[in-house]
Amino acid sequence: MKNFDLVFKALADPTRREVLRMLSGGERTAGELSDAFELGRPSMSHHFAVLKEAGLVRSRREGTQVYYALDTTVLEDVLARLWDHLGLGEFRKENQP
Amino acid sequence: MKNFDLVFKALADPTRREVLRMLSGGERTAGELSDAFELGRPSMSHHFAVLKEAGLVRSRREGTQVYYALDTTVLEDVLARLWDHLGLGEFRKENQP
DNA sequence: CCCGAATTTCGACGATTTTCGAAATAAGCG
DNA sequence: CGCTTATTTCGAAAATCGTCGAAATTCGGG
Repeated sequence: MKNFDLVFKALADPTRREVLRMLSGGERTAGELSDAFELGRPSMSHHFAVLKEAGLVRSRREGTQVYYALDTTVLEDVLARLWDHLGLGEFRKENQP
Repeated sequence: MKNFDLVFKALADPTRREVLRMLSGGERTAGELSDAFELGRPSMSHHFAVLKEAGLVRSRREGTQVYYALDTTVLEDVLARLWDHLGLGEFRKENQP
């Protein structure tokens, strides 16, 4: 699978993993996310793009600002697949409400 | 945790992930692993070193050849932690919003 | 239609990574 | 000790990545 590559590339950077972690608490604007790091806006925007291309986040525009949100489906799929792929026992995610 | 970075860096390369996959079937010699790729031995040796530094594989020498084996403990830990860290569905415990 | 705010795109630069060939190490064997 | 096999270490080129400042885009409001 092609996304496989993009996802692991995306996860390779600590800043991007931290962004994902922040997004796990709910959606945030690009500005909010950027303010949490000591990086310029262009750099952060680049990270957002990488995460988005990997399918790990989605974005939505509201007025002048852009909201980013975690998209867990790809991550769940990739991690579960890796887990299984490597033959590491059962991978259970109890998705039952 | 420091290993976190090393593990994700290690997983970022497709060749290294494929090596891990091969090792999921049991230990292999450096030569056997190298023969499965169109890369020079030095390149493969470098990949082995990266995997080893990340704690994903261990090695053992037998005569002139070196056997590599998957070490699942770190991977299990890191993936489970990531899963949990990102607040995805619960990995091993019950749900409570 | 112009202005200000939020965000992204562009172009470039330094740092890291991947790869290779050549040389070095390690181990068994006669 | 020399010889062969298996693997790693050592530079060094080439590709990729992360970062930045400047400029461009998008949007809402006067």
